[in-house]
Amino acid sequence: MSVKDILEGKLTGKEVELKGWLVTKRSSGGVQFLMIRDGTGTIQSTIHKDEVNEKIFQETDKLTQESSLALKGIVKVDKRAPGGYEIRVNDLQIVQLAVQDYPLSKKAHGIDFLMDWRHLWIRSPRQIAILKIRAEVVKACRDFLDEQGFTLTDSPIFTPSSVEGVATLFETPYFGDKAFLTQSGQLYVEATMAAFGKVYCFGPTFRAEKSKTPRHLTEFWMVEPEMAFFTFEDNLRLQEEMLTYIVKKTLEKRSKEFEVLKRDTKPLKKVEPPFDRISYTEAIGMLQKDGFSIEWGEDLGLPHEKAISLKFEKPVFVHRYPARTRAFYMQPDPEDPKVALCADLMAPEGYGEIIGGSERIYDLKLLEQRIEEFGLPKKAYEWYLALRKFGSVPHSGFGLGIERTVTWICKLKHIRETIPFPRTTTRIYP
RNA sequence: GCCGCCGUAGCUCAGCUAGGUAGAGCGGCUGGCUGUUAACCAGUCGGUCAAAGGUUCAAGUCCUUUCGGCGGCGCCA
Repeated sequence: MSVKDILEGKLTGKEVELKGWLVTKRSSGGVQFLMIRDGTGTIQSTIHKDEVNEKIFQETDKLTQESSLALKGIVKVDKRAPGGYEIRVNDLQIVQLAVQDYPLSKKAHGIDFLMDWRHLWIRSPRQIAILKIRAEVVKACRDFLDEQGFTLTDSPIFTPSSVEGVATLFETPYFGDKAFLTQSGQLYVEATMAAFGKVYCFGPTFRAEKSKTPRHLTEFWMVEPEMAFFTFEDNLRLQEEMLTYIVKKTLEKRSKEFEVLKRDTKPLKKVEPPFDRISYTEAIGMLQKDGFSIEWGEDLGLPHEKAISLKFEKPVFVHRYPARTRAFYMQPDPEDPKVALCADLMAPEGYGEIIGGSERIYDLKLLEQRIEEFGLPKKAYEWYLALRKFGSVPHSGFGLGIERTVTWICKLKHIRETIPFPRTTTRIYP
C-alpha cells in the first residue's frame, strides 16, 4: 500500500496501513492534519478527537516534524485535502519520535545551511523531484543504449596516469605508488569496443580543477558510449537520438516532478532530430558579429556557449574545433586538417555544453605523432597504442554529463542540486 | 587564482549610511481552537553581533588582518 496508489484512486473507501514520515502537522484543536510522506508521494491524514482513543490523539499531538510512524485508516475523497484524497486515521503507532529541533523549517533557508544539512534536505519536495528526474535520465541513458545493442563495460576509477595529460587529477596513494582518480573512461571503452562493437561506460569522474561555477562539480557522472566503425556523422546522429529519447522518457514519466519544479516543458517538447549544426568557424563569425572580441583559435567560454545556445530552439552542435585546442586522440578533418572531427552539443535556453564527442584517430602513425606533439609520455600510452596495432578500425564516441543534462532539463540555476551529495571545490561534507 | 558582495537568535533577515540599552518574523516550548493548507491566536525561552587586533569616553556599526560562504570571471569537455 502506497501513497501513490491512494492518490491514483485505487484504494478509495478501503482500509489501508501506511508507513512513512511526518512532513508537517497542523491542528485545529479537535482535528489534527498530518502530511505523510512514504517515498511514493505525500498525503494528508486526519485524526479526529472523537474517532480515536484519547491516548492516540494525545500522542499524535506530540508528534514532531519528520517523526516516522505507521497508521491505519480509511481512504476518503476530500476536496479540502491537497491531492484530493486523505486518510481518516483510526490507529497510529510512532516508530520514532523525531528529536524536537528538526533543522529545516518550512520557511526559506540559505544555500550554505541547506548544503550543511544536505542529508536531510533531500527529503524536501523540490529535491525529491530533481533526484527523481535524475534517476529517470540515468535509466533512459541505459535503456536507450541497451536497446541499441550496446554492452555496458565500466572503466576503472583508479588510473595510472592522466587520460588526456592536461587536466588536474586527484592523486591518491596506491600501495607505495601513486594512482589518480579517472577524469574520463574513454580510453578504456576504446579497448572494450574492440571486443563488443558498441559499448559504454557509466560512472563517476573526477576533476581537481578549482572551477567555482554553477556548472562544475569535482565529482560527476558521465555516460561514455564508444562505437566501432561509426563515422563522425553516425556519432552525431546517435547523440541526437539518445538525447531525444532521454527528454521524451523524462517528460512522459516525470510530469508531476516538472510541476513541482514549475518547469515550463514547452521548450523540452521541441527536442527532436535533426539538431542544428554550426561549425566552430561559423560560430566565431557569429560571435564576432554580435560584438564578442574572440579570434579563430580561441576556445569558447560560457558567455560564448550561452550566446550560441540562445540562438537555437533545439540543442545545437558546434563542430570542427581547431585541432590544437582539442584532445590528442581526435581525428583531423581530412578536408581541413587544422580542425578536428569533434562536436560539442549545447543545450538550449542558455545552458552550454552537455556532450562532447569526436571521431578518434585509428591510424597508429598519426596517433604516435599526436602523442609526441602534445608532449605526452609515450610509455603511459603503450596499451592504448596497441589498440591501433591489432585490428584498428575507424570509431567514434562521446561523453554525456549527467548532472549538466539534469540541470538543463530541470532548468536549474546551479548543478549542485542534481546529485544527492555534491562535491565542489568548497564542499565535501556531508 | 582574480574581482565583487556577505557573515547579527536554531533559520531568514533588519540595525551599519550618520558610533550611544540587541530587534522582527519563522522554528522550539506552554496554552487555546473539531477542516487545517508555509493554519491561526495568546504567552514564553533564545545572542561570544565569524575571529583577532586597532581608533574612540563609548564599536554590531569606523579601520586592518585572518577565516568561512555566496555571485561572477578564469581554469576546465
